[in-house]
Parts: sequence; structure tokens; C-alpha cells
Amino acid sequence: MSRRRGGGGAEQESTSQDWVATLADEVIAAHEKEDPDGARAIVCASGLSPSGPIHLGNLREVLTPHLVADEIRRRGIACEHLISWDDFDRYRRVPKGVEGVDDSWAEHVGKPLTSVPPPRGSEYANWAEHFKAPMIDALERLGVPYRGISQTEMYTSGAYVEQTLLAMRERSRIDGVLGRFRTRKNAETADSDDDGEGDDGVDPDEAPFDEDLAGSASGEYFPYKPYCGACGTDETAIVAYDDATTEMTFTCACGSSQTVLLREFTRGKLVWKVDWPMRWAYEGVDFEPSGVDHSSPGSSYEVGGLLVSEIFGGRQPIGPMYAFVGISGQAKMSSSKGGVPTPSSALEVFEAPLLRWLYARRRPNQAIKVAFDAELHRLYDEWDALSRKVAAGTTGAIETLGHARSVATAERTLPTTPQPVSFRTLTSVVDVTTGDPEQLGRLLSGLVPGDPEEPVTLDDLQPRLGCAEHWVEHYMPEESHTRLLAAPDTALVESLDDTDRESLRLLLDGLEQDWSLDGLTSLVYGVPKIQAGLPMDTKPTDELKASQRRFFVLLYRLLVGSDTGPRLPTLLLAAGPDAVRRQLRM
RNA sequence: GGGCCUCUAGCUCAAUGGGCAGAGCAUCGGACUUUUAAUCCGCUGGUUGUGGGUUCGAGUCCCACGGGGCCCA
Repeated sequence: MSRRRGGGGAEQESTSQDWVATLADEVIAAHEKEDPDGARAIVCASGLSPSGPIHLGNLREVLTPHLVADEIRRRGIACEHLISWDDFDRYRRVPKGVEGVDDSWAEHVGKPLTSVPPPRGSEYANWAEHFKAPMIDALERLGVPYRGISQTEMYTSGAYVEQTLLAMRERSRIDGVLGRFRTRKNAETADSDDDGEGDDGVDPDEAPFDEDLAGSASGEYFPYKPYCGACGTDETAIVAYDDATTEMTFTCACGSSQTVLLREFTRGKLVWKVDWPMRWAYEGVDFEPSGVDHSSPGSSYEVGGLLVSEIFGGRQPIGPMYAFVGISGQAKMSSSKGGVPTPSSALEVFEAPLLRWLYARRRPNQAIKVAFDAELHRLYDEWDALSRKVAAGTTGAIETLGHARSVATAERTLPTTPQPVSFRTLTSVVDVTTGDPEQLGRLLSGLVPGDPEEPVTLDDLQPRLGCAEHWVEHYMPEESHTRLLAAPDTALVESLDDTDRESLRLLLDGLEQDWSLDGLTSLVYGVPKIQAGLPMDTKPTDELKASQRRFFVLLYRLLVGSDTGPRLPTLLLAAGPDAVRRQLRM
């Protein structure tokens, strides 16, 4: 890891950088140009709107700047990561499928997110806090340090008063900039759902609120939207504003009307397209990515780039666009749990470094997929293979970087599983033992080649074991489960011929002579040998193999009702002697 | 209508500042006293969507066209 600080720049030596290092180079170079003395720390920023569950797409909004900031800090350069909680945004609609929420929340549409009651049963004070909380927890577990800024706090404390007054003074210039992107056709239907953070975007409904033309009751443009003092919503329109006194009068759809001094008034905010560049300037943001929805002409990113310099005297941050994050595999309960998988729900089945790796290994403009289905197994396999290669020193520079960024940050190392048993194996074992710790322990100690002095404990398998347990319970397809039959298949038992009956008797007789993986292994393979009159150490012939196979199929049918299943020693050990006897008794 | 992204082995995808096109899975062959979507070894597999251009050199950069996805209108 290079730790150089560009005295005169010109360090182009390496071609083995990943996208994170390349972006960090750019950010550092741009920052140096502007602030040669390095008096000001570099600022990377994210914006999150807690208008509903914060999903895995939003996580990219955070992890992209996080990785860049982390790289900058690893180089010993001061860098701060801001997360702006856009919790002063208007409540746009009632999200579907959120537990504890019904249509009655519609009456809060138009209020700030921090003024909307949380879902029923929530321990949090309001809507925004309720949805921020799991994200805050996930960021902690992912090792993301940041400074959170509540926009509600900023606006209501008057932090942005000067900027607000400036924007109002300059309203006609702002209007002009916005106008460059308005086509004659859509001048009346501007985008109201443009909150900049890829807010799930599904908003096919209702009359959009025209933000570009906010509050233009008089036909004049105002870049500011007050919340009504009576009903609390932003269904307001400014009817008069005086630059000298900052006296502002506005009316509301609820019928009320208010006259305030804007230099003292704090229940309102700049419209999004003006708000964003104002904050770039206010915080001195050097890096902030944005979702693909900003690739369109006239997007808030493009417009903001003009406004930040023309109005607010700032500079547009470096800001790559990141592509969408796809999801495969759904939680069984997803519809009742609010639909979209969130970072917290992902961390129930992904080890934290693995989830970081998904976001670190691809450039932001590449679409990525977070898998909750069986592809998760492959992902774990890939990750384990990478970890082994890194440990052996056989990886390329870029792979090594991706791994390093995932397992640790500049500040700390994230928890890893000491004994990374294959996720596939873990889920299968958890499934057949139905999570019983004693059986789990027996099976896993047989699977993990452990030092007899220091036997493997279940703790050595954490946190992965917990992920496997959660996956089996919530994501494993019903048909993939191995379920012991609840009662003997008497019809099948009665139809057995003498040879089959004898084989079952032999198995049951020997069952508890050596109740262990090894003992059961030699037993199940030995039964057909005994029947054929062969010694136990006989090498298998084709004929013997065939009879073994027949025997196994019989056992599978009697135990789980199908022709195949988990390895029989594993299955028998997991089932326990009582259940085995119950199913095989003649 | 405008914009962004994408197209690489049968499948899923790598190749991240132009420098010998690579993995996993699948197939096939071999090994294995252990059946499972087991493990190990090996083989096969390619006109990098199409056509041009820049370059000593292009999957990579530029232009056009075609397929797919997304955003905005």
C-alpha cells in the first residue's frame, strides 16, 4: 500500500491500482489544487433519504465514498465521510408493504420525514429515525466511520439561513439556469421525485409537485419551500417576498396563510436542485457519487454543477455515477417485512467483509448483484478461494487490494470466521440437524480437520455459522430442505423382500456400536459386504458398489422419502438413533 | 424524443492508468474403500455483438450500426 503524499505529484508508476485508488488520486489532486496547504480535510459525502427502508442500492451511495475515504486515510491524509440524512424532505407517499403502516399515513404526505409518526410499534420518535436506525447499525457492522448530519437539524437550527437568503436573492438567476434544461413541453411537469439518492424511483402515481417552479403562485420562481405552520405540509405557495426585509408571505392548500421573516424562519427548505449544490459549497464536498438517475440531462447533478459555482461560489465534487444494485433470491417473508432487502437483512447472511467485497470489487459503473439465493454459496466459495490465495501470496495486485479493503479499514479489522467451513456444507449440516447445537457440534468436529489438542468449537465457526442458520431458516427453498419423514413408510416397509429386510436388520444391530461419523460410515458401507459374505475390508467391485447404491437408496426412501440426500453417515448422525429405529423398524 | 450503461467460452462473469483473453460452473477424461450439487487432477471450449477508425500494439480509446437494460421526458 503506497503511503506517498504527492510532493510534486507525478507518481504514475503503478498500473496495478483498482478503481478506489484511482478515484482517491483524483480527489487528492483536485483537493490539493484548491487547498495547497492542506488546511482543510478532504470531504467525501453521501446522502440518504429515510423515506422508507434504506435498501442495498442505497448502500452503494455510502460504500463508494467510504472506500475512497478509507483509501485516502490509509495514505495518511485527513479525510472525513459525511452522511447527510435527508430527513427534512417531504413525505412523498406511503410505501407499500411496510409493517405497522396503513393508508392512514397518507394524511402525513407533504410533511417533513421527521414530523411523520413512525410505523406502529416502533421504538423511534418519528418516521425518519425509524428507518435510519437499522442503517446506522449496519454501517457500524460494516466498519464505516462517518459524521451524520440531519438536515432537519441543520435547517431548523438556522444553519443555512445565509445560503437560503442568497438563493432567494438570486432566484431569477437560478430560474434561468434551471430554464436552460426545461423544454417547452415539460415546463409544467417538472420532476418532484428527484431527491438525488436513487430513492427507489417507483412513483408512477399522482400529480407531481413541481419543484422547479416551487411556490410560484405569483408566477415568480422561488427556490424555497416553506412547511405550513397550520397543517405542517409543504402544499404551500409563496405569494410575496421582500429582499430587503426578508419578509415572506405564503399560503397553503389547507387554507391558512402566514407572513414571516425568512431570516428567522426555519420551517422550510431549499428545493432539492438548489439544496444539493448549496450543501456541496457549505460542506466543501470533494467527492460524492450519484445514482444513474443523474445521468439524464437536466438532472440535479448537472444543474447543481452550474449552481454551485454560479450562485454559491463552490465547486462541484468529483462524482462518479454508480449503477444499480440487483437482488436475487427473496426472503420468504419479504412481503410482510417490507419488500426490499436492506443492508441489515443482508448482514444476517453475509459476513461483513464479504458484503464489502461485493461493492469493492466492481467499479461503480458496473451493475452488481447481491444474491440471497443459492448463488450465495458460490459467492462464499469465491471469497474463500480469494482469501486462501491472498494468504498464499498468489493473488494479483488488484485482487489483493479488493480483499484488503474488504477485511479491514484504516481504523479496524472486521470479524472473520476462524474456521471458514464452506457455506454450502454449513447450510446442509444446519438443515439436517435443524440447528441442534449438540448434533451440530458432533457433525462439524467430524468435518473440520482439527488439532485433537484443540478441538474445534462452534465459536470457531462464527459468525458464518449464524449466517448459515439464518439462511436455512429464511432463504433456503422449501424443496431443498432435507426433512426426516415424520412416520415410517409402512407400505414400503411391508413390500421389502428378505434381502432388504436383512440389510435393515444388520444396520439396526450395528447402529450404536460406534455412533460416530467414521463408525456409521463403515457400517453403511459394510452392510452390503456382510450380506455378500465378504470381509469388511473388501475392496469394492462394481457389483458391490451397485448393491451399496441400492442399499443407500432404500435408506434414503425410508428416512427422507427420496432417492438421494445428504451423506448417510451425516444424515444418520443428525437424525439420532431413535428416529432411525422408528423409520427402519419392520 | 434525449441521456447513461451493457454485449467476452454452453452458463455466470473477470481482465479496474492500451501490453500474451482468464476463472468458476457445466461437458468430457482420469483418480478415489465415501453414495449427495462430494473431493482431487486433467482436457476441451473464443472472429471479445457487427462494421470502420486511432495505435508498434485495442476486450480496453473514437465513430456508426444492431441486441439488451435503466433513467429522464
